[in-house]
Amino acid sequence: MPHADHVDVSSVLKGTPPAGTRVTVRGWVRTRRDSKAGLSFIHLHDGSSFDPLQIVAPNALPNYESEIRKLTTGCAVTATGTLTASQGQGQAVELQAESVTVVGWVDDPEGYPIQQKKTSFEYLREVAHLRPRTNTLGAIARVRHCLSMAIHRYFHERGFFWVHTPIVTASDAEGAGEMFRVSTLDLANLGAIPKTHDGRTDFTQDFFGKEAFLTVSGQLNVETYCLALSKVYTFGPTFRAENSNTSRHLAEFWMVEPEIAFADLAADADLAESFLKYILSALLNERADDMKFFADRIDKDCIRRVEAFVTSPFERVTYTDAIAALEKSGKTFEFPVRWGMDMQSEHERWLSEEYIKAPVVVMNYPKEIKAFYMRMNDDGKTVAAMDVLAPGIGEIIGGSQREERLDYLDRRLAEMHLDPKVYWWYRDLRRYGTVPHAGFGLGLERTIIYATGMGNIRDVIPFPRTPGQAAF
RNA sequence: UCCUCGGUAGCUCAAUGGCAGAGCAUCCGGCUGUUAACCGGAGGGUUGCUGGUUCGAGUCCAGCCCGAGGAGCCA
Repeated sequence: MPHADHVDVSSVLKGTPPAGTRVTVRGWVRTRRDSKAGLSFIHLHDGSSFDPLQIVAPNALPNYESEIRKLTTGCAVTATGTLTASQGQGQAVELQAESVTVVGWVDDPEGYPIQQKKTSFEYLREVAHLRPRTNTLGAIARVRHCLSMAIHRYFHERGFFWVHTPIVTASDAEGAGEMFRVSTLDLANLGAIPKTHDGRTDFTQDFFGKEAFLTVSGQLNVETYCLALSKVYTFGPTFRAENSNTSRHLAEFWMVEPEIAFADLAADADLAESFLKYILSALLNERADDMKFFADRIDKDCIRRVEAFVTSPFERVTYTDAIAALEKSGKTFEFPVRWGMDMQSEHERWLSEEYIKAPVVVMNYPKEIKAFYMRMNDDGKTVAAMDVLAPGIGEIIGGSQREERLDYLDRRLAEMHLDPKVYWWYRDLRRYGTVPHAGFGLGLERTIIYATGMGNIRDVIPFPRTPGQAAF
């Protein structure tokens, strides 16, 4: 009889190796049901797929009464036996066990946090070390991996280079939000912190000889490689020290930021559309099992929504036209609509959900509400910025064509009271072989929320960091 | 940070200011090629913390801690 050692549950469920093969599987018990016919049914998960493998353990096994009948949710076991077509409903294949070995017991079955019945996501956050054993968090982990790999694959196949931009940054420059300070000065011993003659903290004596922070964006750094390698992206963790307490914000989250040279805003929008459709198509293709679960238990519309997203062309509208449409909508908004305002979520939602009814790219925002590095349009009032708004979630991507003209950039720095000396290397890019270039940022966690219908961003990252919370 | 709601058994939740309850889980028994199995029984509580009002507080009051939803900020 053929014997394949240590087969993943996912392979078995896909029919590899075929029925009749003798295999060993390894994993954790999800449920155990005993039958008077002299059998126990064990649903075994190893995380490789959404569905478990059913192990049929006959009472002839030597450890049947002493161990198998005592298995509870969470026990780790290995089982060896022959794959057979299932006699029962609910699964095509099952393992007829000739041996079941307990690798690790649950020593406190009643107190084991992961139970078969519903538990709240709030509770599961308190046991983040065990929650990947649940259906939902396991599915999220696989979805997260699938999207991450699709991101790399999309760029790699198109000749983009992955640039490892730094996590620690001393350019207090990105302007994307409050930053976490990085320091080796001894905060626990305030008297030992070096001071300058006027009584301020002397950061020249800190580790980097200057103030340093956790990055809020790799964009400025990745632009330097863009102007050498043409097509680049950065993908990694970013940090915001904002005191945001919402279901859509994390202090530590993952962001993808491509940057393309010889490109304008239209090319940037094209890239964003092609990119989003690629990674979400990959999700539908590769994680159909998990997506079916999300549609069944979390958000019945999620598959339809993602399918519509990847097939419908993105609408494009200028900020000015969007404001005009909002003004003519006849709707009363909590925040009144006027040209020059930063759009509120209620406005973005109306645009994508009621007016366009599709993903929409809003372009050319007033310069007053956008960052210094965004390229000035010829009207002198707007900049070449774009946001991709998705029905049901709002802003999913923010991007822009960057200002490649040094005189324009310096004027913007002055307007925003920023010190050009701090940006010396960023300005150099405009002095030495400058070219039009553009890029955008996509939040990985928000993409997962959008695709799965999960209600809280803290449940789509393994170990969420939020104000007051950095357990695990 | 602001507004609103919440914190009771391992989990999900009840309980008019008057005996601390149910379902699931756990344990025991029954039944069954079972599928969130089913049926019967048992054990399981410092009601988030500190103070106050009251004959009496899970319930009312104050402060604090924690969580959720919404807002702002944004990805």
